[in-house]
Amino acid sequence: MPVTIEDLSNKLGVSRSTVSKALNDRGDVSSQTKERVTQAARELGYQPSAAARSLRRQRTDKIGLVVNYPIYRVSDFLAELIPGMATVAEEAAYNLILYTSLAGKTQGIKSLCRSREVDGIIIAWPQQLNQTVALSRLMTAEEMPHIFLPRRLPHAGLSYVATDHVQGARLLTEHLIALGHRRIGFQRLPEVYETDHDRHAGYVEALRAAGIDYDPSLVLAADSSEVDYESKSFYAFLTLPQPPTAILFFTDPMAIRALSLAREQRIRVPDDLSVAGYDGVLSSAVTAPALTTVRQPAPEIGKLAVESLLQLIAIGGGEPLQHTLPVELIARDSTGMNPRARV
Amino acid sequence: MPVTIEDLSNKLGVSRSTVSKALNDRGDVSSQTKERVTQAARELGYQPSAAARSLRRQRTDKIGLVVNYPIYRVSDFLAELIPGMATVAEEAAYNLILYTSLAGKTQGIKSLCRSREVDGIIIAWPQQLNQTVALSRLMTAEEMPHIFLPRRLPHAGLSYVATDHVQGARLLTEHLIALGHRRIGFQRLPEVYETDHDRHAGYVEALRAAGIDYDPSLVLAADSSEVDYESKSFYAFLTLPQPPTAILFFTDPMAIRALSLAREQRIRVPDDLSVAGYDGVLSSAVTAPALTTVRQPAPEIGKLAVESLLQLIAIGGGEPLQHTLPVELIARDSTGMNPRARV
DNA sequence: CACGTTTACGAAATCGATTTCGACATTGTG
DNA sequence: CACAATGTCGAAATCGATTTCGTAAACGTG
Repeated sequence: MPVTIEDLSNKLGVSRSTVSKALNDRGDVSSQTKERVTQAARELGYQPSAAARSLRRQRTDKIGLVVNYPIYRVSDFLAELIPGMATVAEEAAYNLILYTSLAGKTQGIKSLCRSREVDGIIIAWPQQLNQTVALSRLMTAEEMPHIFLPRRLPHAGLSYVATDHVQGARLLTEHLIALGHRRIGFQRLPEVYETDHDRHAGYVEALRAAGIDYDPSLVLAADSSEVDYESKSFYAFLTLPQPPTAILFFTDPMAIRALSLAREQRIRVPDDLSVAGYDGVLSSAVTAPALTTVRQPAPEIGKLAVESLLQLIAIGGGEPLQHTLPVELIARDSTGMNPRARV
Repeated sequence: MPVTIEDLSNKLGVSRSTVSKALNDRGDVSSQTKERVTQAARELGYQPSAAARSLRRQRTDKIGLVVNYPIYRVSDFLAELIPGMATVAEEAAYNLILYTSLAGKTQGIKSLCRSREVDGIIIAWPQQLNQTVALSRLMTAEEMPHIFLPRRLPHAGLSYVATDHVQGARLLTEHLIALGHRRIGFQRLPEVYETDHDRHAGYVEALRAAGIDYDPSLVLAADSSEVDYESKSFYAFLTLPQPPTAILFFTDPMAIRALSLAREQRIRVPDDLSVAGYDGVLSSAVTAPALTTVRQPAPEIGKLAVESLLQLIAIGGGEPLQHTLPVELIARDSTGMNPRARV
């Protein structure tokens, strides 16, 4: 059995309250007693019970991270988010609890709030906008500070750390247009996620600015419910009556998969087909050919998300916190001149 | 304020004990009252306070994962461990708490044990064997179930989920020998980690079996305390009086870094130099050239680690649990015939 | 009908801290 | 010296659950 505050107070012949006040530097304690208590605590290796302290203080010093690993191969990006988050949290004496099976489960989030297991929640990759708003309302009602990741939410009152997905997709599309591409495939998601919506808007903007007609047949939805949807998704583009000369995939891992499928099919990238991803995960730099992508700065996003959440926890709600971090086009070798434009 | 058990009992006109017993299916409660309580709990959205429950039950339903992200670029492997762990844990109604700044800090681990924040601990990538043993003793003294990852520990009483690093290194070395290499560089770590020790033993075994003399000048230690130690480490091999024709790196990311350094130096892989990694992380499959490596099955290791830990928690100590999972040589394109042997 | 059993419930203790508030001792002041 | 101000400490309440144990009511049996 670990030593409790009672053991300490017995040994020292002082009351529990005095011990507590001495160790927490609160209330009136003479400097001598404080010294004695501190000394004895060190000797006995006393560590307050987290549960007892949480119960009394009504705070846990833990924050929850709700993620959805398997969805559309975003796991790399999520993985790169975590070390930064944990580091910042631990510097502030908080810990990170992972919740991987709560995504989309309103009831689960509600239980999490009510059980008061955490002092705040970071939600990465959630639902459609109306669901996000509903979720936020729910958490607000439970007085649970929370932050959404990593997209802007066109809705007052939501706190988020985001990047500009409109701009990201626009940068990629412009890059391809500059390389002479006119038929650019765009992979989107079956559900109306905000990220998806934003990127589609950026894609459309870039086309319009270049005077290229928007061809809806070039915009295909992935469907993660299918078996091996990555390859299905890739072939769907290739078997189009007029296939694209370049394809924008939703995430780097999707694009990377496309790279190896292309090799199997003896399609040369970028000579026959240009391929781009999104996120700028570490592995995108080492593929053959190296992947063109847009980088969302995962470590900074993670850091800022935790910092913001801690702020919300400290001031207890108040103004929503909205941060947008810059994205960066990383043009590498998987995109090249449009072969037809060359002729 | 969330609704408490007191609110529930007031509303129903029964005692708190009855409510608790009804909801936990414990003790004597008539089926009618149980029904009424359950019903009311649902309506009010009652969720027991985690802190109060933990305090009373003396368990938290959480397990701690202690990792050391930056060390020798093992972060990819760690990242691939996590989803499996979290999934298994959550299926058993446990959650995962991440501790990234505790590695090597005995005092920190002790505090973690004494605060009773978690019911068990998984330690991934720790210290030297004697430190590991000391750590284990400490945790045992605190009655804290724990598991080490991911190497065998030649010491009775330690629970671990491991792979056979001797065999892994032997497989790689044999593979290179079969390709005609005689001078094989081996990257080892400055500290005497068990993994390092085992792999070195496997390397030596394979050399001996092939009748190749062990040349200590081919065995170089990386030193993560240096700036950009990855490239330092790579060049150290190249600038040897008699440089190796093949190099075994300690992790895939190290080898991947070597791949791009080689490209910068116009050294062709595998024509001029063969390069191999270790771990078999996902990105090792997509590099140019694709990396030869030994795969440690991260998802299975993660799953098994949590399963074992839960077992230790359930039976409360008892026999140590020791599992060894198979490794697999994945020969890809970064290793090839020894250019000198060819001549 | 008397008496032992069973059933259903609640009062109170408990887990281990923190915090409030009152009591006592000490010191300072006129 | 009387009294107010100050400094230290501890008793007790509290946080929100779970669990033990006692009791009263309902039931069955000879």
